[in-house]
Amino acid sequence: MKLDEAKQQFILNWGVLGTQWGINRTMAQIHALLLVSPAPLSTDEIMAQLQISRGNTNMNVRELMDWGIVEKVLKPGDRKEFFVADKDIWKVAMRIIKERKRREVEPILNALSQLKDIDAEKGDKDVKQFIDTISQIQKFADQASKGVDGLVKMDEHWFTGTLLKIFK
Amino acid sequence: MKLDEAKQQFILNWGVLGTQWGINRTMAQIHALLLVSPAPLSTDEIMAQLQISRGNTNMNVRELMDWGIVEKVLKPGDRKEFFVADKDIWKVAMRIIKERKRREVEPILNALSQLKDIDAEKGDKDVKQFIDTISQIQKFADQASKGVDGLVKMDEHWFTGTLLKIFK
DNA sequence: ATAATCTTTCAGAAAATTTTGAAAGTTCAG
DNA sequence: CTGAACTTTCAAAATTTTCTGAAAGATTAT
Repeated sequence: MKLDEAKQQFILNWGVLGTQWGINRTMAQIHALLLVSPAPLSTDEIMAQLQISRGNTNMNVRELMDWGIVEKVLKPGDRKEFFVADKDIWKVAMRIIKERKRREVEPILNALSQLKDIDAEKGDKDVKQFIDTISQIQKFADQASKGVDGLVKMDEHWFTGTLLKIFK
Repeated sequence: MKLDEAKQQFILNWGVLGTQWGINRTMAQIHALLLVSPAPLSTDEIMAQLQISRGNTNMNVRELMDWGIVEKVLKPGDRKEFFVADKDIWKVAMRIIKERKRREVEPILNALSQLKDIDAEKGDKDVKQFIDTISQIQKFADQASKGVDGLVKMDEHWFTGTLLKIFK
């Protein structure tokens, strides 16, 4: 298989995975393209490679920068802007997890915590069960959150070398 | 706040969260409805509560059963089918994680492993960097996967009580 | 200042996803 | 067997999301 062919396949696959997880396909594809591009790419290069419009490119590159996994690079003597992706996958993954938690999970959890303040008029049992379900979700989210924060602190060696042995 | 109002809010929030994570809004809402319903619900009850069609209800309930987080319940002497959600959030979360891994992540990883077999024609450096990126992704996926398998084995107490202390 | 080059915005168009509802299918009591 | 009660399917419609491209906005060289 040729390198360019493999890159193309990688980009397509990354796009599919992104879509399934609620990420814009183009955003995922641009990220993939930058991940496998040794040198920073300009907007026009991204447009050409992925066959997408300037507007689409611009918006999704900005989004990737907002997420903190792509950076703008300026070359001296060139008016164009270039973009480069962080190649450290562990760092990228942690960043994505943290961002999704902050943007998508936390607002929901805040909303949930409002819901436990219920008039006890209705049958005790129903209210109790509802509050219990919400509480379980909060508890799980809290544990997962702490787990993730823990992960961020671990380095790769720690993770594979130690944690996995603890739990057999 | 009234109980029914709180349930409604919960359902809406769950739908939003689902959407953001690539889950059909209705599927998430049905799941939420069943989570906060003490007794099993019939198709008609779900349709009425969420104001959705029979077809939509049927398809999404089936999907939830495929995921293993909702079960069909038959009441003796009743032709209707009823549905109930597993209320153990930890179990549900583990199930969802395992299913998404199996359905969405693993196929991509399989595809990725095909991509490392590249003609070394092109400049060594480019090929090397590409293979390195793919390898990093595989490695991360592998670690995460093992981490999740580990999680599934932990019970809640273990998780909060021990793991979090290990990592301060 | 102004022209050239590049970036950003966003309304409308296109594409993808979701939903409906009616017809077909199934099951079971009588 | 027949029909009532319920479930399933899926083509077409509705909705949501994404994308385009041209105009407006920046920025810099001359």
